[in-house]
Amino acid sequence: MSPLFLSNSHLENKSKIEKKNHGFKLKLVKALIAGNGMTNAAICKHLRISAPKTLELISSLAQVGIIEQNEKGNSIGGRKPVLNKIKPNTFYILCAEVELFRVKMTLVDNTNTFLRSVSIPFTLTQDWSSAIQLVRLLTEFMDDSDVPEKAILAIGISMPGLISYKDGRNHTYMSDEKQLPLREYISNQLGKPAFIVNDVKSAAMAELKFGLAQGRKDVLVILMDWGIGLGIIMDGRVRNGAAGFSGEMGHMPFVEDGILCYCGKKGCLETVASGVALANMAREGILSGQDSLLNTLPEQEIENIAPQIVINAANKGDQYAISILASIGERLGKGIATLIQLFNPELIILGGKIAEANQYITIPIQQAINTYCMTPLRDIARVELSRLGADAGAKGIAHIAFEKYFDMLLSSIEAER
Amino acid sequence: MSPLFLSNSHLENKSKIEKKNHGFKLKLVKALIAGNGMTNAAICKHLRISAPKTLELISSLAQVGIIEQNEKGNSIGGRKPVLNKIKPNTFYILCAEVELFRVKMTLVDNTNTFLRSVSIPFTLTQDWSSAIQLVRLLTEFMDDSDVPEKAILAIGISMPGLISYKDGRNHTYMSDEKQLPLREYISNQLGKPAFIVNDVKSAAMAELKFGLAQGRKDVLVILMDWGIGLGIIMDGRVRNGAAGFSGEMGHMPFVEDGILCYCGKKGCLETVASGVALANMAREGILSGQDSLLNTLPEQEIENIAPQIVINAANKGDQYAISILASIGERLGKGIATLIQLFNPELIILGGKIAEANQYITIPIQQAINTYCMTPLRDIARVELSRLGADAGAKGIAHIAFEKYFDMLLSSIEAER
DNA sequence: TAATCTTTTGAAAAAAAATAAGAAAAGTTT
DNA sequence: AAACTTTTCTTATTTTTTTTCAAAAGATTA
Repeated sequence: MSPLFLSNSHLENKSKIEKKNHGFKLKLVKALIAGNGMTNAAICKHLRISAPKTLELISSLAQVGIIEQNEKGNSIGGRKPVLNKIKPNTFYILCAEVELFRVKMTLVDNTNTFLRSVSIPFTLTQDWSSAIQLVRLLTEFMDDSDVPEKAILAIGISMPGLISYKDGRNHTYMSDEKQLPLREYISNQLGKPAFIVNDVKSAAMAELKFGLAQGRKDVLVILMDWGIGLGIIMDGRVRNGAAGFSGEMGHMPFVEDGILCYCGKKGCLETVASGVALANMAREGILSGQDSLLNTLPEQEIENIAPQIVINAANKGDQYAISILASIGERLGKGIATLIQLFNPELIILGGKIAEANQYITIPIQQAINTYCMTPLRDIARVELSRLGADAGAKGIAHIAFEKYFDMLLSSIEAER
Repeated sequence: MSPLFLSNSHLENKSKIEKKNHGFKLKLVKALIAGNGMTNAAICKHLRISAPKTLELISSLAQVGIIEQNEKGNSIGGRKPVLNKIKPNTFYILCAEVELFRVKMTLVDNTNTFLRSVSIPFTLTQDWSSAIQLVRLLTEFMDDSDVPEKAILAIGISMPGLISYKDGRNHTYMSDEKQLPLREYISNQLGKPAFIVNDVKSAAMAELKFGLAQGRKDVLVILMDWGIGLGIIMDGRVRNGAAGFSGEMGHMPFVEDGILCYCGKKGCLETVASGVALANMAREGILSGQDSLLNTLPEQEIENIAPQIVINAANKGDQYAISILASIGERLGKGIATLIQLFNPELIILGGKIAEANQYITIPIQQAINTYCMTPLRDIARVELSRLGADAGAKGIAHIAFEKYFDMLLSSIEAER
């Protein structure tokens, strides 16, 4: 029952004031979810509304039963203010993190608590087949969740690829011009609004909201796994570019006449600085008989060598592993130097599996930055390793989905008048 | 008299409502200057204010005598709305475009009309001496202008260099740590608020406001003269980065072990793709006896060869000139390809003197973009030559200065309450 | 421990602003 | 010329914001 009150449908022939009030309530709920609790005064400031009006809105939300006022906020030396929070388990987002070889689905509530989380093997294909598969998995997951279906407001999906901001088409994976846009397809099939975000952009949002980028304005988030991705935060927001394709750092031209990249171009940064490049270098080194711990690997593993293995070897002191990590780091650092020159960030956050190589990768990166950046720009830009754990993905997605869900409702109110 | 009413000083012990009203008036004047006239309805929408309130504000501004209502706006089939405009010659900005070897000073009024404009030889130095010189020129220019001094609201200055957004220090030119920040110094000396902007960012603002970027959200503005500069427009605004140093494209690492750049690093893009690089290539070509029209130049001009000369030769069909323009274009295009991958712009505007080489430079650029960009990104990004004339600089500066001036007043009201 | 500040809450009266509704104005279209 | 649009401009009504105060709840100080 309670989530229903969010819907705009009952506003059809209501007065402008009722619509405005409904808008305020939506904004308030949105802010309470995003801020995880706000004092009266904070709400006044945020909605640019007077105290009596704020109290009216809060009491009306309290009547619907979705607000609790158990806690007190911090004071600067006086009576402690009441903290208004949305009750736990009131609203949910179904989050799906789609990776190349698995899907992680999580049900997150409005207090960022995880209700249920599963990780399922899955193959992300370029054609439409994996879209159908994904819908099947999502439907099953939703059906198995013993949560009132109405309380699941929306579905948030993160995945790699060039995802069109406008219509939620992925131009790289699950791509089929003849089909409906992916977002619309998923939304139709599951009967809920769906939002699809690029995986790095959602990681950037997680950093901005829960991680090192909190309160910062100009931050770059770099994810290094098999490929390299970049999430751009400028002036305090994740920036998408004209179509939503911003941050394709992995495929910026880097090596003159380099190796052919899977994207069809030659010499992309990703061909020489990524998990794939690291694995290739390790494999070549082993085959050419380098003196290294890696040589003790069984033949099977040499074929399918993963970045993690090289990192482990480096941590055991293996010189060859350290040296190839260093050269990957130096190239990546040169790429990052380019970014610093262009974006003038105050902070660069490194995440992803390769980042776990820690100083074996950060020191060469920092060295390259020092070499290739102008001093005033370099002095401002700090490089740090992400401190977010495994649950950051779902949290980031949930945050984006809540935000987009309320923005959607709000803009439909705007459009009505 | 009239500009005085803008000042916040008389608000000291006024009620909240009077402050709010004053804020509305400031916002209204700002919008009227920026929009060069607005209808009643447009003001309502822009200030999120009701019609009666809007009329009240307008009539109060009309009483001060700074508003005129002579024109009518466009209608979509009914009574034409009244256009509210700030009267011409009510407010002025003193604009200075500081270049390496001259200063252009212009007095611009609130309707973007130029009152007076002079161009004076000048040498922009890295040390403080040219700051003193600039203040002298500005003072003279202001004294010679027969405009009520009070009506000159602020001084807007564009110049090359790394200009700190926070305190208006230029870290490249007129740079002296022991002095006050440049902005403060000029402001103190001339007794007016001063705003200092990087030249490319002001060009980007001009494109956004008066040029090809109008109504666009994600645009890159590239200025090619002796050096290369980049102005970044993302989500509809010029973005400055953390310190104001964004867009240092000319010094992104480009050539492995390249020539030493004046910035101290090796192989910057600017060393192989800029007016300086063009001139160097032309000079070397001549000295190595290339078959070219350029060989007919007098020895004196060969030493100080300017990009324009190469462009002229190309326009006469000179193959060598065309070929070096092409190689400059190809490198620049590769750099632009990197930008496209990162920013996902819908439009790239080329300006500056080298852009006058027209298709001799644009075709190689486009070719490089096609070679080095992923298809979905390339398909979105159009490349066009700037169509703004010589007066765009001052207009861009004036626009920024008006905006910053009113923002300054508005934020001081905010701070008071 | 008591007294004194601070800050927040909550309520109520006064002031201001927004909404709504309608008449008049000034065009366009038919 | 009539019908229709769209905007302006009033005015009455409703809503919201200010403003003021007293009370509450905690922090600080004596």
